[in-house]
Amino acid sequence: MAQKIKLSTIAETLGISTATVSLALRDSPLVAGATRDKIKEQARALGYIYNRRAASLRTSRSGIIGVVVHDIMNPFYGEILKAIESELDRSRHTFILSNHYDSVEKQRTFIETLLQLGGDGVIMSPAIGTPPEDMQLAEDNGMPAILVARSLDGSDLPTYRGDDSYGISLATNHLIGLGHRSIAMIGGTDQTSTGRDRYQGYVNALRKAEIEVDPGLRIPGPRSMQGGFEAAVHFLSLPQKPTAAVCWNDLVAIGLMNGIARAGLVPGSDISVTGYDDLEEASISMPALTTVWNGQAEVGRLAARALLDRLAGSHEPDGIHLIKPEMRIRQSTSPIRPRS
Amino acid sequence: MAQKIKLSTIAETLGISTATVSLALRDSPLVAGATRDKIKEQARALGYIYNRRAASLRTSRSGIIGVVVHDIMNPFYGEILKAIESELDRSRHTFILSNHYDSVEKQRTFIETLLQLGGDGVIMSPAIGTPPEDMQLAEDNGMPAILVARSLDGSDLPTYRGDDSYGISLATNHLIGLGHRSIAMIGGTDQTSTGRDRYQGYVNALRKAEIEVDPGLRIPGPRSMQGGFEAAVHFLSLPQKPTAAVCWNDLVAIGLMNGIARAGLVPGSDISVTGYDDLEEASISMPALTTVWNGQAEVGRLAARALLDRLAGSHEPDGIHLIKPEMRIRQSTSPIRPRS
DNA sequence: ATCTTTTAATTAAACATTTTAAGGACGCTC
DNA sequence: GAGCGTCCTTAAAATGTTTAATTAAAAGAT
Repeated sequence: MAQKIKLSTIAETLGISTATVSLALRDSPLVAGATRDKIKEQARALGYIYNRRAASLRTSRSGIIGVVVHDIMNPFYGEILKAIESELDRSRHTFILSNHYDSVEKQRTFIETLLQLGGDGVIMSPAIGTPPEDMQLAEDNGMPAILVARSLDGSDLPTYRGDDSYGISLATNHLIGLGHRSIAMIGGTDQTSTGRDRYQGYVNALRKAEIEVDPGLRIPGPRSMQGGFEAAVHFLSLPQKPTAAVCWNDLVAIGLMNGIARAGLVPGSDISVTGYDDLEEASISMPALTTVWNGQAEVGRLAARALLDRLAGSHEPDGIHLIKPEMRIRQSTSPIRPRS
Repeated sequence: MAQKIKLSTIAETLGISTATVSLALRDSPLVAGATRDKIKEQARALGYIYNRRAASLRTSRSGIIGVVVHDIMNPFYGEILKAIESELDRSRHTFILSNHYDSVEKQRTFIETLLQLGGDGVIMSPAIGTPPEDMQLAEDNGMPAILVARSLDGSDLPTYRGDDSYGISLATNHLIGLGHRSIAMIGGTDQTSTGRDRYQGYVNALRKAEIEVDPGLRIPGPRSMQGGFEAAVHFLSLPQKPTAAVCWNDLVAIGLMNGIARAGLVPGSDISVTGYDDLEEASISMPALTTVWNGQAEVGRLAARALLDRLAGSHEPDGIHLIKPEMRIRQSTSPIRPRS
């Protein structure tokens, strides 16, 4: 490895002070155009590499933004991340990504690491059971935090997410409109704000249509394709013989449809199924999935913008910002057809 | 925000030197047990946050490892990343993740950023068309690089990936064994080493069975579910009326099966389809997908270990390390049944 | 010519840690 | 009580930037 090139190397070889070099490289108006060009040229020639940690030691700005979500492999978060990435890229910030898999411990470790690295800010979808103090840790040390996808009780940090209650009621109403009366709700948990909101949306829609809410029709479970697939058996053996299912998300819905098909029934005609999120997969599943667009990209984009604005000094309003979901009707739902 | 707590704050409040504090916090044998405990206690009480950038400025070790792949939303890379993450977690390294979306430009920017942050090393699946000099940039600046999933012509960096040629020939042979003679190959590109290897494996298997290789049966395309779905139309209208398809990966295979089903045929009996990678999705697709296990988790784990070993001083052998794929037979393939 | 203003470049301190060489205190031995 | 080793602690230098304050030089105004 060649000798380390630093500001002073450039300065010396040019017979000039390091201050000038520093200013020139950052296009400061304090240094003459000709000098600047000469310096930049020399930097390139020497293969100079800017040392951000030295700089950030001085400026206490690292250009690093942390992002933690439940699981980056989940396409739902994937779409949010993609939006955040493209927004941050534009402003020359580097982002550090982590899963917390709903472990409060892992999440705290991440926040600490980020603080140690001098992170400028953090965007997170808090783990189930996150104590508000953990978020305060970030704020207390001058690292602003923004929440996405999930809100956190007891915290008034700026939060961007879809209007889950409204979204699920859209799906439920759609099924009710098709004549379904026995509608199950598959997947998810009641331990997150999202979970409670979604269940509430389902309950509200049923009540409004004067359909009795049967707790036996709620099948909680993993929010994955696998989870939906495994729920199929339970679903098909329910004594209430539901004719439709509102699923937690598209993955669960696709898994459920596959499970239903595996059992010899035809999803979309024998059983109506709705998803949630409108992932790319939804439009090409078999049958194409009726689902609810939940604005992931929008959520990610807004959250990133909010953080950047905050870093730039303007103080965004705290509190929860809801994105309005929209219905996407495809072939996985159809008018009721009683199960024997 | 409270006053910043640093080593010297702890030292002062305890009437002691910063050097002792520094040593104590890192469990140096140079400081007495009692003093050490007292110092650690005080650090906790004050809410001290270790400043890694100051430390790394001195030590030139940041604890940061970069990882770049084509697309983290692709479950294939997702599984590799998961393995890398769990391996790095164990050794208290932070990892910075990025997609390059096969843009050499974006990839180079990432490497530069990583160098600026003082990254200790980088694991990458190089973008199509990566000039070997770009990798050299990392090595030249003392940042070791390891390749995963794809190899790079003209570079002898340590590389970990599956044996693609062998893997695809497994799948092709399986179909040939079921009596298929007209077998298409769907998805992918010839621009990566992986692409060329996979096509070669397919060609080799056909040749060995004395089946003529028909270039018309090769349908390249995006390596996504969408890509497979869209290829279905083209596939079904081929004049050669293929009875089976070897797909680039599971996503393409699932997309293709959905496309076939959409056209009214039954994947798995009318048309046999094989995938590649053995993603979680494969076992619960409809029908369950016959595929090739490609050892993603193993690849990720080995690559991470190799990097850590290298950082610890031991020099791993350069060159390509291949993981042997294995066949996973499920319901998407069956004995030939001629298409009308 | 001289004074003022503008422009350009420099000096030196600051950022928070690690580490090496050196110092001090203490107890032990002869 | 001098000498010596051990154990603990310290002072100071080093890491590579940024930036406020300053100086030097050039240009403009009178």
